[in-house]
Parts: sequence; structure tokens; C-alpha cells
Amino acid sequence: MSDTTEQPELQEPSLDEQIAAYQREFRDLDPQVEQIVSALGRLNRRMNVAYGRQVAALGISNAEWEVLKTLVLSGTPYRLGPGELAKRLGLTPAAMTHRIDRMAGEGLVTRDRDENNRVRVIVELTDEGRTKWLEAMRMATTFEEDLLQDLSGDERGALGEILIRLLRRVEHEQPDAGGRLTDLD
Amino acid sequence: MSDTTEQPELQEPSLDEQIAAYQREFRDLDPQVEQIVSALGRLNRRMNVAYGRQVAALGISNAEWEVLKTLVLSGTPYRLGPGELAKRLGLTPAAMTHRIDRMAGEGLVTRDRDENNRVRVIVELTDEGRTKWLEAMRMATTFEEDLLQDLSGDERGALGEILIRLLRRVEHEQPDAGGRLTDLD
DNA sequence: GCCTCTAACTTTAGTGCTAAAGTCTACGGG
DNA sequence: CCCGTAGACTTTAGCACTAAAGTTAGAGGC
Repeated sequence: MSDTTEQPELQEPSLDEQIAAYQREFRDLDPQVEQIVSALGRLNRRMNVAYGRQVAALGISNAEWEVLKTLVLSGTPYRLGPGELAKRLGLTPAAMTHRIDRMAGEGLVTRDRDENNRVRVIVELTDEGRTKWLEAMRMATTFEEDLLQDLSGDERGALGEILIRLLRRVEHEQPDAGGRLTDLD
Repeated sequence: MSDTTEQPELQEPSLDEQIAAYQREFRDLDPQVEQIVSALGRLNRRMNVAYGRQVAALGISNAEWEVLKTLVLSGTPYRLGPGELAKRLGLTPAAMTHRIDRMAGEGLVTRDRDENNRVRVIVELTDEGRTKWLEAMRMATTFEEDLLQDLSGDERGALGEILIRLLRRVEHEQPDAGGRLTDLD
């Protein structure tokens, strides 16, 4: 997901070809389901590549942008500990330590000991970091508007509503416990 | 995206909270666009985690599953060179070399020199590899059916159609004019 | 027929991650 | 008080990847 380095240009067969090939190899396949799932995956991959290219123009990586977003989302004064950041980004604390190192070196955040509890560390967004976030945000929203430009208001509403339903379904199917997704032993 | 190792459980604010926070920090945000884009991203991340957990039960990683899929998609006799595999998976040839090493060690594929041109290498799916693919495919399609279970036929049709349109839009927005990346018929 | 050139991989160096062990601060019980 | 323990990060070891340099087989020029 996160990436500082460039990834090679990916070159897959067309979606139609892919689905046709799957049907040849796996009779039980529902082409409609496969279409939805494959299109979702591809769409996301391409979007991530696009975001990466855009923020790279600002001199930051996708990974760094994620950190900026998380700090801004936390609201003013834009401060979080490394542990909390790691949780929200889905990283290990160790990885967070190194990411903060880099970003502090670039002046995007500061890292300081908490005065009241010197075990704790506070990562705070700098003005430069906030500016980068804003610039990236402007690029991203322009890109997103452009992506959805052919969709009518009704279509956008319908798409959003369906995606939220699907998301709820995935999020509620929890790992073990009785979830049907995971016990296929 | 590809991963052998486990990733920490990610813990984000609810989608509604996130969108509300963005609106506080960035007035120009269209909440409907943001909802679609964020839901898409999250849905995908969760799905990838779910796939990873499922194939892990078969003793293979998500990365290995991608290779199996690509070989099967190429059609019988399920053979491709490392270079071609790398292109289709969006990896560098170097990464492909190592992945093939591992997979050959596990008996999922064989790696042999081409008899006619000894510079070329041929990676071929083994019976075991094909079996693993089939088992993974069964798990994946069950999961996907379950995910989409609340959607009516009409909704599925509409969703698929919209996603394809978006995908086409992203794929045609090509970076800097160069060649068309996607037609390899 | 050698010599270069190119294509297709492999190897080496360096990055960013996970897992697990280590460090350091605060807190609580004897 | 002093020691032990817990919590919050940091460090170390190892892995998978990219970029770039290295290797080797076949193809073409002269």
C-alpha cells in the first residue's frame, strides 16, 4: 500500500479477456461478480498510482501523505503519538519510528518528548507539513472530481450508497468469531 | 500490495467522522465525492486483508496467489517467462526471480531453461500449483458472493457498469502521452 | 569466424516494512 | 525508598521489493 519507490508499470490483459479466461478455467464463476470485484481492484490500483504521481510532484511520497492526512484528521493542534499514528495507519510502531524520522528530517513534522510524561513522544504537524497537505488535497480533489465527472448526481448517490453497504458488510464480518467469511476450513 | 508477512490491524475513524473532519479542515470538499473515493479505498484494503487471510489457510501468500492466477490466466500449458510474469504483475524482473525461487522451492511451479533458446527461462505451473489455485479460487468466489449477497441483480449490473466506466477513465488518463499501456492482444 | 550488440535473466546495494528484543520512564507494593 | 512491573517507544534481524550493475546466449556485421 505505502510506497516511496516507483513501481513498475503494470500490464494486465483487458478486463473482458481476463473474465473470459477465468470462465474457461473455472466453470462456476459468476461473470457479473467477477466483473465487479476485478474492476474494483484495478480501479484502486490505478488510483493509487495516480495519487502517488501527484504527490510526488510536491516532493512527498504516498506514505508521507498518509501521515499528513492522519494528523490533519486528528484536528488542531495536529498532534498524535507514534503509537496512535501507527494504529490509524495500520503500521507497526517500529515502522512509524522510521517514517517520523524521515518526515522530521524533511521538516514536515516535529518530534518531541511530552513534558508531563517523558516516555511519551508527540508528533506535531509543522506549517510546512500543513501546507503540503493542503496542496496535495487540492490535487487529489481535482483528480477525484475529474474521475467522477461523467457520473450524474443520481449515479453518484447510488454508487456511494452501495459502496457504504459493502464496506459495512466487510467491516462487520469480523476475523474469527462466527463470521462466515473466514471459516472455510 | 503484495505481502507474505502479516500487516497490523488498521484502526481508522468511522467513514462519517472522517468526512466530517475533512470538511472542517477543507471547505471546498464535495462530501459525496469524498464518500465514494474513501469507501472505495477502504473496501479494497479490507478485501485484500480478507483474501490474504483466506489464502494463508492454504499455506500460500497473497503474492504467490497472484502468480498462480497469472499463470492460469495465460491458459494451458500454463507457462510464462519471468519477464512476462513480471510485466503482468507489475513487478521488476529482479523481484520475479526471487518469487519464482520461493515458489519453485514449494513445488508450486517449475523453472527450466528453454531448450530452443537457452537465455530464456520457462516457469510452468505444477499440478500442486494448479490445485492450490483452484482451492483459492473457490474460497475467493465464496467470499465475493457473500460480500455482494445483499445486492439485487439490478444493483450488481449498475455497480459493474459504473465501475467499468470509471476504470476506463483512469486507464485512458495516461501519464505522459507515451504508448497505450493496456492493449497486449 | 570473431566481435559487438541486444535481450533476458540474475546479482548487489539500498529502502521500508514486520517481528521480536531492548531501553527508558513512571508507578506501586513491601 | 528500592525493586519490580507495565507502557511507549526504539533497535536489531530478516524479508520483499526497486534500481542498477553484471552475466550469458543468440544474432548480425564485416
